[in-house]
Amino acid sequence: MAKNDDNLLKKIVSHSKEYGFIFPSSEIYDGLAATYDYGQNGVELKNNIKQYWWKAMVQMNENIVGIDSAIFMHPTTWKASGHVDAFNDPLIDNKDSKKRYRADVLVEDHIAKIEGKIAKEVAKAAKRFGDAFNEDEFVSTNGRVVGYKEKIAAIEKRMQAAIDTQNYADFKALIEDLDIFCPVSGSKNWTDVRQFNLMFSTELGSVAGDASTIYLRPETAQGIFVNYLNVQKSGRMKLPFGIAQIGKAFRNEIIARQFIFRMREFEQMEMQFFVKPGDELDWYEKWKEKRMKWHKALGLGDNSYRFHDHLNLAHYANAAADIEYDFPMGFKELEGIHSRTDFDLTAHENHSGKKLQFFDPQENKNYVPYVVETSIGLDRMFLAVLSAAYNEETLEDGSERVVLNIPPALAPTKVAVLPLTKKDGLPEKARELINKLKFDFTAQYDEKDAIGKRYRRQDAIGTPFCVTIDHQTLEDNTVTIRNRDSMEQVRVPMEEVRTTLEKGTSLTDLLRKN
RNA sequence: GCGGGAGUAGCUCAGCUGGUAGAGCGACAGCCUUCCAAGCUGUAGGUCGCGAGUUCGAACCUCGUCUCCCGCUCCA
Repeated sequence: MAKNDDNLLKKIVSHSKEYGFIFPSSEIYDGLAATYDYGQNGVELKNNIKQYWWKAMVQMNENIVGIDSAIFMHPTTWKASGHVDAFNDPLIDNKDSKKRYRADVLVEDHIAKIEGKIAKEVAKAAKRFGDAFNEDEFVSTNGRVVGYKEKIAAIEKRMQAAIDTQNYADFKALIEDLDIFCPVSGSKNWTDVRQFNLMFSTELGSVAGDASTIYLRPETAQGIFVNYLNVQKSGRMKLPFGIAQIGKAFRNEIIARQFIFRMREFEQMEMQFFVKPGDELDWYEKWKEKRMKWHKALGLGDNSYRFHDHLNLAHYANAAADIEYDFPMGFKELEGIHSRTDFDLTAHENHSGKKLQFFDPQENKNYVPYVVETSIGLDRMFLAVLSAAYNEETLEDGSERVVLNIPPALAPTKVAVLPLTKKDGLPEKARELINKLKFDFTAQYDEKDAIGKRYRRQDAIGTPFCVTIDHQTLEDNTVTIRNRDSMEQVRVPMEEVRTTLEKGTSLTDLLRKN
């Protein structure tokens, strides 16, 4: 299998467009940066991936239910979640090193240096005074230390003012006044400070000025958290239980690239699992294992996955890991499993003034549950399936074929029915079969061109089975079924086609492997 | 956002020192053949990414702009 091939991604992009999987969005207007549309085959594959996930999460677990929350949410949601602050980073570039920094981090680092100087003074004094040393007194009276402290206070005040009033010109001036230089280039040649808000905002209410700013959700998780009590009460759920959701999320990424890997509009499949505090790390391990199993059941290659444990944890987490997949660009995050503690629910309690607690009848007390989250990028999963499936094969006779070895349960079209010729009543016979199959299987009819060419066309979109109607069919009602991967054909009675398809494209079998 | 590269038919690409666009594959219709991209005939499809400028004349030169790719950067 071709891996880490620079051209592989390009080939997948071309193939996706040529065969109706993914088109650049608004292409007739030159497209829109990093925005893509799913075509006729892409939407089928995507829906099948969703279905596999949804069934594995919701249908197969009696304590997990699904919801579908709105993309618009009350603005306070994002204050509570921390997105308003954390997604609002003032950034600055050094023109010489081309390195980008968070402007506030540069200033914080500078402050840390001054604090280092204070610590040095304290250490020196401690040595001098010995046991009689009173640190508090020293710090509040020593002229040099007091000077440093005032300096820090002034810097912090000025930075805070710059952030609060969005005065980025002064932010830059502050960095220049402090003689902060780039640790890489050593130069003080800075660009202006710019604000990058990773949330898209829009106006709610049609009267300008009268409207309030609302955001497109940057993650689907919060829709689950704000509904946690609704679901718990109305579904009579008991801990531990989970809520699953599939939906679009939006992030105004500074750089969105690598095809559908990082888009500004993307789709997430998230499940928030609510557990008793203290149990969260056990569940975290369980979900890591369960999710990995879900991936490996697809058979894209066990070596294509790995865990990446986070060392630097986000503010809400006490454990976090990614499942990384070996994309054409290398190992990259596909799914995140996070132990989010009670951060979100507690934050929503504080901001809303509503209790979001669970009454534990065994312990006879109320508490805010802890949360273990699994969050997978649907578009990334799509790309993983597509890049694993894409194969260029050289056949025994030296000819080449491009085949998508998509797991049959996920394949956009399950079966193509092909009359060997378009005469002698074969097309009618083929239509007859397809009309029976189409209730349960996505099926295609094709009579154009030589049979070999039609097989290749189906290979290119990953159709696992081709049923061919030939002259013998008219005599004994048997057909041949051609397998996409082995290219082998077997002749079976027409009635057995359904059984073969059911077996060969079974989502149930996939779920059993979970 | 910075640096580098690139945009010509559905796809892959030609197109010389400027003279109003081609191939292969693919698509469509028909004939012939009939089990792994055979053959023949015909048809459709391009504001040369977009906009200005230079020129008698621009796919080609200049500037701007958009999009894509690679690297940096960022990534809940």
